[in-house]
Amino acid sequence: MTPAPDRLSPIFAALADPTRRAILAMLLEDDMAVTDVAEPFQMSLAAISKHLQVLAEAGLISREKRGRVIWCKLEPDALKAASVWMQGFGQFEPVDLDALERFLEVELAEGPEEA
Amino acid sequence: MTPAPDRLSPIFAALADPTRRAILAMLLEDDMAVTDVAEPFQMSLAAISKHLQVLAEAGLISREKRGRVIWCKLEPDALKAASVWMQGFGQFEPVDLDALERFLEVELAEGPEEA
DNA sequence: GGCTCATTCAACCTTTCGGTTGACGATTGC
DNA sequence: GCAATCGTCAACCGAAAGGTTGAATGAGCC
Repeated sequence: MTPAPDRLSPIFAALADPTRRAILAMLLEDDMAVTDVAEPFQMSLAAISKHLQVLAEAGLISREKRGRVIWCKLEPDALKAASVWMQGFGQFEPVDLDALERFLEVELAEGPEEA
Repeated sequence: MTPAPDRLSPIFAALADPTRRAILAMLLEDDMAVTDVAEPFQMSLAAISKHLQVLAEAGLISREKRGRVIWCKLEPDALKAASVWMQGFGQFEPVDLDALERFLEVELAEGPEEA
């Protein structure tokens, strides 16, 4: 039996890297060109390009070429699948926005300027 | 700048493996001994032991030795942290329990008896 | 004490991951 | 046309993941 392609694993794997989570947080603000995504990080453009590839294959972002610039855009629906899966474990309060803010702050503080 | 230990990455990394997600789903039903956790899978006991190690280091489960048996227990609070992080991307409807059930079914169907 | 069962440890292997560098194809601007 | 810019590709590297097997540890049973 063709065992139902595993869409969840690539999503979680993509989220497992702090650089990629930082990229997602940046894209939350606005669509960005690849070069601009790479700018805050200390690694090479090629490395960022690979990270974007991973995110795109997980369905977390999409990339659209306009002229010679490729624009990256957040695709939140993929995260929805993972989020729904996780809701099964423990009956959390639906959404705790204060906690979210704290986590995002920590992520953004440690993300771009620190490996 | 002490770069704030990254608690999120190990959690997502742990969730990125379908075997480990299947284990979590099993533990959702009840606490289990290591041997019993391993039973439905086709891999060696040592491999399962390593998976449990990964889950424990991510904080997703705890292990308690009683007699010569080690009991594994789900620790949903770790998932809460990750869940909260994810809520920031896209304003999903709080919780879609029907969708959750569908996902869990797919996971359980493809998980234990298929690599 | 000695056997058995539950679990981990240790060593090993292969594949994937995350990064580098340098060359390359497109696209734009002068 | 030519040069600079945007982004990816290809080859390479070291480290980590995910699995195996076999030996070791520890608790319980008789």
